[in-house]
Amino acid sequence: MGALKYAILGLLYQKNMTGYELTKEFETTLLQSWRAKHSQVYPELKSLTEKGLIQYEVKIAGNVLEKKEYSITEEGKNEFLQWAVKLNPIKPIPKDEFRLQLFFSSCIKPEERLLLLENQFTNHHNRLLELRKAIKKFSSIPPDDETEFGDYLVLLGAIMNEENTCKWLKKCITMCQEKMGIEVAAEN
Amino acid sequence: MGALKYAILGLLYQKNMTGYELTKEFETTLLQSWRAKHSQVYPELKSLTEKGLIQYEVKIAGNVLEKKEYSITEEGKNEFLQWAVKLNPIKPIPKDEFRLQLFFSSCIKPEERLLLLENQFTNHHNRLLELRKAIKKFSSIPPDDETEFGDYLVLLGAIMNEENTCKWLKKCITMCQEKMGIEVAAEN
DNA sequence: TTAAAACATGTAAGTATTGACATGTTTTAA
DNA sequence: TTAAAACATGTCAATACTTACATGTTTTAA
Repeated sequence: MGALKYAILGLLYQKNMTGYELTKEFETTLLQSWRAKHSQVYPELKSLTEKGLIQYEVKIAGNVLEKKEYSITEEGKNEFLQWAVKLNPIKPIPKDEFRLQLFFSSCIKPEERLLLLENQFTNHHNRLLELRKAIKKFSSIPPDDETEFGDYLVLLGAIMNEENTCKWLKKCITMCQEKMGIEVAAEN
Repeated sequence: MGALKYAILGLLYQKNMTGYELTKEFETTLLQSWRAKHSQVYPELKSLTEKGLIQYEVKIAGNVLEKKEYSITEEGKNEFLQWAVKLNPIKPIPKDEFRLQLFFSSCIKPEERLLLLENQFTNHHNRLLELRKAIKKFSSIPPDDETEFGDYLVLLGAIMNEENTCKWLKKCITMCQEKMGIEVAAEN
């Protein structure tokens, strides 16, 4: 997709960072929009350095440990800002193994379908609680010129998304139970 | 992710098909849960045949055109049904380039952020209208033992998802406009 | 003081996926 | 009749991504 490049440029646009710190951002703040493991981050940093979009300075931590502190170059800023305003078409609905399972669920017993749905509901509901906890760091809506504003909007979207997913799963569960009730009734 | 395998097995569990027909299913019925291009489908069919999970029969269409009609084997059915009932943990929130753009949007002008949001809203709203058109093929909720039931539940989820995305984007637009209104007011 | 956790940076092999290349047949509608 | 659209099957190169391998330092808490 090529967005990893812009995720890194964007983070370095905000603040100088090491590869380790960038990786941590992907595990925390950026979790709701983009992710990357350190094994993808380090090669990308190398490539962006070769392209002249970022640069680094070696810093010594403790006695010997070498850290590379990366910063964005003027060229990097230009490329990032160009991407930041670009109007893109929407992406196809993301692949989802659970939805695939549900699509084919007429092959399994109704009780097993119900188990699948209830398992998903529990997990999504737990994630919803986590996200609601996470948004508490904002005591009010941040000003629109602060970096926190984007963070807030994305987090809000993630919460609304989980709420909606829970609502859908509950609806599916209810529909399945009704169908199963009808069958049981028909047997009697 | 390895789910392509089960998508193909699932489709062949329902009905014998050629690679071309399978590819079309990914472009239509399976669009809301999984996708694959023909360049991925043909090699996967070859691999599944070698593993003994599916088999094919060559059919002649017209005068010379050779079609391979694939069917699922007993071994394939077993593997598919095992997957079909497996409880999986939920996947991380999918990567989304627009959300990444929004996350970093304090770097751009408020008017440009508004353009990004409005562009997304228009596109998602159009997709919503398409999905609502698609669900009309069901005059009522299909019985839970028909293949259409899974299709219905997934389509319902896709619609609710787009509705929610539109709601979130509208909310973001309103919040941005309010912030911009305050700034304009502060200038006077 | 010492062990575990966190910090720090890389590489390598394998899988998944996309987009382009490559080729030909059959059907449909102008 | 003829051109376009749909049918039909493949390969190849490049990118994206994950998991595991590989190694070492510094900090923290028991």
